[in-house]
Amino acid sequence: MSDTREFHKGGETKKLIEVAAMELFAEQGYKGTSVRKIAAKVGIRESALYNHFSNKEAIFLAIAERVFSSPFAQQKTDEFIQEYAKKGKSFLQKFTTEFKLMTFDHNHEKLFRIMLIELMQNEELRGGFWQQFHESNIRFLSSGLFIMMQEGIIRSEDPMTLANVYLGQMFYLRMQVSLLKADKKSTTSLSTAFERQMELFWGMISIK
Amino acid sequence: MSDTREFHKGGETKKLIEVAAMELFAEQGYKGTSVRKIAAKVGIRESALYNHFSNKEAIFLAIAERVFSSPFAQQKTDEFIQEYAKKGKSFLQKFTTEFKLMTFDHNHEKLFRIMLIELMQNEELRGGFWQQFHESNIRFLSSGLFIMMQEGIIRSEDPMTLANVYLGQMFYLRMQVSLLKADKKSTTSLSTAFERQMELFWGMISIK
DNA sequence: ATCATATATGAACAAGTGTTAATTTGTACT
DNA sequence: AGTACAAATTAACACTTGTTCATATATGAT
Repeated sequence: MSDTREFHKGGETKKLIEVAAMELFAEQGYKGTSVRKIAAKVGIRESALYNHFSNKEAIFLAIAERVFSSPFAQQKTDEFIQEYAKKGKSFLQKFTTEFKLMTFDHNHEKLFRIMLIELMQNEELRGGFWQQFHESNIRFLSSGLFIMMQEGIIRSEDPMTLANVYLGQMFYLRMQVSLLKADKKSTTSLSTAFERQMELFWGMISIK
Repeated sequence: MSDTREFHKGGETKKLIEVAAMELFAEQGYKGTSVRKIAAKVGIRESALYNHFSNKEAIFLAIAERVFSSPFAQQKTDEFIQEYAKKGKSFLQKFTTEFKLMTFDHNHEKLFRIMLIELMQNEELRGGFWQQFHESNIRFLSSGLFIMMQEGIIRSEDPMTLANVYLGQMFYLRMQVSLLKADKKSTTSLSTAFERQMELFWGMISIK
């Protein structure tokens, strides 16, 4: 028979599987993505998948790991925060720029969608989101803001509440971008919103 | 055989189906919920479902409608906004209280979860969210804030940005509540956060 | 050239999917 | 009591699901 099967060595196929699976999970969720769909996207039969992953969940977990190993989980050292926070506005700017960069990154976009879809259905993912996104960012922001208060750069308020407020804004913006992209609509109107909200927030907390 | 089948007249069974389906959709999503699971929860066979709904999607749509016919889609009249906005803080308080009430309402909680799960997978739901949650609330908030600026009650900023900022905060709080509830954790720490963020926001925009 | 190994295929499986058809059973009206 | 009708059952369907097993084929080291 015309069996023109191609062979890939190393972890090449494994990578291709992850890429294909990520795309499908981001569009149809875990349950909506079958191993056959993944295999078809890679260009192999479903049975060949099992040479690289022990089962469907293992594929998902390999991708889920990346969700939080991305920029927004980066742990900043205390020294870094100390140094940067004293500069005041630059601190907020840096955070916002990084957040915006992530938001418009194609790869990260897919990971965000997977997270949103599975957040309510997958306890592990929920735990990861809480610790590695929420708490990590709140810690970063609140300690930075606390230092600014000590330095007399910004108004004295509860740093925790302030951090929550700002992270909430940013998250909602990020979600809006994903919603628009899902409908293949333009996101240009939102691209300046990050800066606008940052300026507004800064104008309200800073002491002139 | 012992066929102790029970009969329900009127739309009774139909209601039971919707209740059962809502619960399951909120836990496992659309694809994770089979018609057999729904039927089992109601206490009937799956074929009996088709006496009340033409197919699975029809059940989902019946529930999806409710997602946006809930409090947060309530259209407020311009007169109402005019009157309330002039009172300043009460306006924000009313919005926040309503939002918080919704957040802690059991029924609405399920609808919110369904929305979050399907938002990225269902275009119709996405459209509904955008128009009936996002745009509707932004319109309400921004026109209220605009009036306050005219009245000299609050600082002069872009009302649209301000509205986005506040809605974003509230949405993120609402999501946090759902995440905690999904893990059956306590939400008491968040119950005061609504007021705290409201006070903070007001303190920053108001002219003392 | 041989051979071990990694990687692919094809076929099959048991279980679950949404949906339909034929039939039985309860309820209300005459 | 008889009848019409709504609402339930049982059984079956075609299809998809995740996974496994035996088998075939390409690659690299010897």
